[in-house]
Amino acid sequence: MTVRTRFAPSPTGYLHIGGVRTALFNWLFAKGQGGQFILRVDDTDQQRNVSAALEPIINGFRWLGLDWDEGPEVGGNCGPYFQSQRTEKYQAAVDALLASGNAYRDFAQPEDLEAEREQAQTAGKPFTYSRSWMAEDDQTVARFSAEGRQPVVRLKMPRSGEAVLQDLVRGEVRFQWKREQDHVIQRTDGSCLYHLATVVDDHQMQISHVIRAEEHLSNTPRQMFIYEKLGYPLPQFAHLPYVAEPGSKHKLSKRKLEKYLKHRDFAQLKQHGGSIASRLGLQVEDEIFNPVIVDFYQQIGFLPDAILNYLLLLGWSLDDSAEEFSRADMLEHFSLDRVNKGAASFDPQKLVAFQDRAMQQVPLKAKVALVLPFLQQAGLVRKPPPCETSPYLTQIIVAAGDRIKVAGDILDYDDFFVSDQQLIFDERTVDKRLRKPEGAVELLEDFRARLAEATAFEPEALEELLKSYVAEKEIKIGQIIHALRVAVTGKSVGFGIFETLAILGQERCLVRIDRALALARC
RNA sequence: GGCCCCUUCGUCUAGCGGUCUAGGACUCCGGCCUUUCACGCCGGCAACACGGGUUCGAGUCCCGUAGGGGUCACCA
Repeated sequence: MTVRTRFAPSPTGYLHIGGVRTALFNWLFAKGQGGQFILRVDDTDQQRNVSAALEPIINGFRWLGLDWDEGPEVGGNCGPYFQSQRTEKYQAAVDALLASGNAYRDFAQPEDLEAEREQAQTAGKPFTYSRSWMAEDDQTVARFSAEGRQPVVRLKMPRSGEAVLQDLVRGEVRFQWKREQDHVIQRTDGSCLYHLATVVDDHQMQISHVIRAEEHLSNTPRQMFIYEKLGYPLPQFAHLPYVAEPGSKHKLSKRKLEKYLKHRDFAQLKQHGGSIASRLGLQVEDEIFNPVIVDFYQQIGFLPDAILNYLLLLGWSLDDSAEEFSRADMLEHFSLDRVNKGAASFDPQKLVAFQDRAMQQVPLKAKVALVLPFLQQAGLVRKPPPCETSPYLTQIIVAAGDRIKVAGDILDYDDFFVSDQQLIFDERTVDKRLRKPEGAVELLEDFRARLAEATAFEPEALEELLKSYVAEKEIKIGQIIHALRVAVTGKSVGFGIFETLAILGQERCLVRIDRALALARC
């Protein structure tokens, strides 16, 4: 039997990081065994614009490289892959359930049920529907209809015995049928509900393993009932622990951003992203642009593999030490039996650590390519780039070393891309390094003359030049180097100063130093 | 509240009866390197929720307790 798994997002307008983890495990499980991964859109309850709300989700999957064998945009033999287009299939299932007596029309109004619930509560008993408005024959249907009531269709669930689930993550889980309710499977308006739809779809799409979040665990008995009564073979189930909030065990939710921002690490990541976004000129809504949503990472230049690697280890491990997994590694080693049972908190810092490490391993050429679109979006490099851009950028990336953690960090070094006249000097740094220190301006001016005479403008030659100057003047290197940095970059921090000078070149350095000197003097 | 699930350093985790004075990773704290900032290197702090069993022996098995979480819709 071929393994087929699925991820079934509802079109909400964004891809949640917890959803990605679930999708990743599904993808790995299927692809690791030569099976298929299916994407299906659960839009049984959507009035909104599905395609607009689906776009960010599809985009996220593509960006992360979680390719699907069947689903939106790629089609497949078990379509359509939108629940909203499968209504007649659900209707057929409802009819079958009705015909076999495993479901019934129910004419209870919401008030009726509410009254029963209240009654049960005051009596201190668990609620079980009385089935007072159950109609299993035409006469009863006619009678209730005459009262002006509208029916829903409910499952006629067993009221004794138990359901036994063999879960691939949890092991055996037992449920008492008497605790289950007669769930609605079809609304008054004829539309069907998730539980019915998901069973019908999973069966018709030949899903062999239903791997989903733990929140579905207690829903499973009713679905098992539907499988059984429809004569469908039961798939394997695996209920994953959910991804929890940073610093707590609550399920991670997109709606509690405010709360997460009180978490230092979360707030820090968000802020880092925000500063990149603003330099990119992005109009960011908090709702979408935050570390719970995948778009955030894409927009500031995270590496998809770093995110996947982090998520892989959130609830799964190979052994006592393996941390780094390439895609091939993941596909080779992933297994459900090493999935943990407890919820795992989302830790922004650890995600960042994976990103840092992954970024360090990106080859030079690839890193240049990674960073270029960010410079273009920020308006610092033309589209298409002039031909001198590539070698220039390459020099910068080399000089940057490990300083660029996410692609968008290149914008911290905009000083290499603005004209000498547009360079903005950080006032505080100018104060600290030029205006305040005794003789700093004179020293810089003096050294400027040496730079003007320099014949070789390479890092090594420049280092030699500066060191001999320092020796000659009997000063400490720090007395000149910081002044020099702020003069040519406008900033207090940056790459090694000799690389910086060499990249900018003699002419630009001199112009910038002159500007800095003028600024320091006024 | 009923039902279900979960419980090892702050966080992610290893551990499937003795090798555990509990290992790794991230964070944090020292120190080194150093022209800044990163990087790198060295070192350190830090956990088996509690109580009963079972056993020669329990982080590891069983039962309770406590705590945490999920779910109880004409949502998905």
